[in-house]
Amino acid sequence: MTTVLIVDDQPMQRFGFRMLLESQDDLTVAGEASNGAEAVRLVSELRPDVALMDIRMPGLDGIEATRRIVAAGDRTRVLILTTFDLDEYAYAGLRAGASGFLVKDAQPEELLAGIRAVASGDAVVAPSLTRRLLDAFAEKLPKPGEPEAAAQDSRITQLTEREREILTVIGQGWTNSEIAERFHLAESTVKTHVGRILAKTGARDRVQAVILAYDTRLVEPS
Amino acid sequence: MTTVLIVDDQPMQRFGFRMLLESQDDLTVAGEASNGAEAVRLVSELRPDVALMDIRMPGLDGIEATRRIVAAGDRTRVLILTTFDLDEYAYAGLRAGASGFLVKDAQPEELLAGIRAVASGDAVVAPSLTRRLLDAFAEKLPKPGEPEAAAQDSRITQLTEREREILTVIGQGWTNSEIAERFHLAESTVKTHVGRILAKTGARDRVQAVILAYDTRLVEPS
DNA sequence: GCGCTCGTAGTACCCGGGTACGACGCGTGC
DNA sequence: GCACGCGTCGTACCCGGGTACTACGAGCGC
Repeated sequence: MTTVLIVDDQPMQRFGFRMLLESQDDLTVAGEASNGAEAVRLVSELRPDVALMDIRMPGLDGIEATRRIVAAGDRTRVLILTTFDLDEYAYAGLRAGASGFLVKDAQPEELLAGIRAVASGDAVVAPSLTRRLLDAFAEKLPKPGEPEAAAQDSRITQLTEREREILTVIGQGWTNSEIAERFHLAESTVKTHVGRILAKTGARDRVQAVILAYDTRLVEPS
Repeated sequence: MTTVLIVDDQPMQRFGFRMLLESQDDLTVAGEASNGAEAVRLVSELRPDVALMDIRMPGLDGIEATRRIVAAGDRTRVLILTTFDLDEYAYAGLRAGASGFLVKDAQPEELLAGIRAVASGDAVVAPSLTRRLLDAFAEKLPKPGEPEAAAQDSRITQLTEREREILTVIGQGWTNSEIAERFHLAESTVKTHVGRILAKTGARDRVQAVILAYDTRLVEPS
């Protein structure tokens, strides 16, 4: 049996949740809280499996309550609910350590599925927010970027401008064919450049060239 | 009407998907591909709304195919499917730019819902994977407080001790044979480790693994 | 005991990377 | 004029790296 604490400042909203949850055999409502402070207190007292947390509440809001609950190290998982899918709330909620983030206009089945998922240790995010998460991830991908300054290490300065440019993208993980394509060059030309870079810098292969690029700050860790 | 390209090397699997999709009024199968290369070709030719992409395929695998499809800038969204909910694949897939990631043993309704969500621009992730996604995402966010010690990036923490050890020396430019020699291992063993590291982290090759090692501060620029 | 992870090891195969050449056009400086 | 650096391109070749498999013992949890 999964126990749930309902946290919402609107009584009618709490009532709706309670009805929905109690209609399920495997879910039960451990209690209700109408603000963040009460939620924190009830979590430590009732130790529910899941806290269904509204964000907008008078006094201590849902984000801060989540932070405190998570910080307390309780086993209670927090599933945040909001009326709008504003991503700033999502970010804040995730930072606060929430296990999930759903919008209130979700289908009841989605909500129930979310509660069960969170209770079992999984996490859930509303589809409209998942997109943003993935985008944020994608930004971490090695992207074709423009060469930048820095590096007066002699191993670097002896390189020609073109060679430094190519070493920079090697340091960003580009393959020869990618370099060729994006620079509008033949792959053989790229190989020629790479070969000269290795010869001049003393790097054995492109892996060591990458290390050199980092060590000389030609590229910076992200 | 949402058009879907089915990509899977197993004919029976494709058949099953086709039956499921064709039973829906709003979905239609644009075509089928049995490997990654064919998938890339068919996407640019048929321009489906969604590509239902298996990961394990001979030749060009689903991850690389996804990477190319996304890189090509087609409007086609990629929904990755796998038999196991191995998160290493999830990472690689997400980093490749996929719009979703589901496990094959999901309920048909989940799969259909996933396809529709992806087609409409949202993203979906299997619940068992969402947890890790959130953890990883939370780590990327600017945290108030501690100066943030070294590598607790989830791409790193999911590695075993041995794998981190090997990634470290890869980040120092060692070749497989050097690693084998100095660690008293067979080169095949080293290759096995390297392969797992790449799969788990989503790095394409050892060059990107080196970059990852630097970015996560597993190794520091000298 | 059984399933699972982890570390180990092997074979076979393919491909990208690196090397070793040669070649050509374009500037710049002597 | 001519050498030289530089950027471009090509062919041919070899090898290290990566993939796709399979396999097995140790240790651990149920």
